[in-house]
Amino acid sequence: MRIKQASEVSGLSPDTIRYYEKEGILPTIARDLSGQRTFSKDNLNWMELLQCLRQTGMPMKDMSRYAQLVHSDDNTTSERIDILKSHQARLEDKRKELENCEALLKYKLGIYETKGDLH
Amino acid sequence: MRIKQASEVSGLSPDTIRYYEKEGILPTIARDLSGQRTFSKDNLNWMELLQCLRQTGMPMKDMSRYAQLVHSDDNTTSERIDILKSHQARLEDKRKELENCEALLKYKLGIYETKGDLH
DNA sequence: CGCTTGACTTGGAGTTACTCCAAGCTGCTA
DNA sequence: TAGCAGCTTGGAGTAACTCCAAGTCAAGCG
Repeated sequence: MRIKQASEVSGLSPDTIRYYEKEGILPTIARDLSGQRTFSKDNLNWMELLQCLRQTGMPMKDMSRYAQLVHSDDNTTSERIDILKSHQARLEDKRKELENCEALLKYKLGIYETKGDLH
Repeated sequence: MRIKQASEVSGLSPDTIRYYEKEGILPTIARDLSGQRTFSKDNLNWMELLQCLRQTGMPMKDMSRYAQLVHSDDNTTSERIDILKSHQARLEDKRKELENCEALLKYKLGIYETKGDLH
């Protein structure tokens, strides 16, 4: 599978994929005879995970570190768990912000629809 | 109220406050005799709304446009409603992404805790 | 009174995480 | 055999901050 299709499947843009490879968040992707990237099923699974994490705001540094741990041979389970759990906590915060904002929007829209003004 | 306290109340950093004023997302803030910004209750309300919108990913352009509408004298209610509603839709999408990611994290953590490996 | 401290001012450089672009190569189709 | 889509690279551009240097100002202390 080449970059365009991999991009469609994973949700990462071709530019982002190349960028992640350069930064070491993706492993070095195999190339065909003409030098074009060919993505394996394994690559795609990893990319889908990355897409999920970045869309919900995990910083590059953490993704980078997590990738490093996964690709190392040592037993790094506990640090990996730490990273994932800290992201879980971040999601919890985000959910709260989201709910606050939803409530505020609902309130403001209510006002606009009945009365007319109030920024 | 000066910038530091306004920052604590609103959740926007002093730098962000200055940046938003420069960009016109905040109105020109009043100054005291020595040139320091003094924030009114009205300023603070507006800043809290901005903080809420930006934390949930409304782009500057939309915040800018909304600010412009609020500070204009014309009746701009319908465009304001459009902006807020499109943000509501964005929040809906974000909620879904968040839930996907939460499920994935839960699954991965489950695996780490029982078996040990699988990125 | 002078001195220090802390909070502020400005303009501008630096950062993160992309995103876009130009110039050139490859492989299929008409 | 030319044309076109899709890829390659290095590098420039962007959004939205974030940090920094150099300087101002007001309050408090001895």
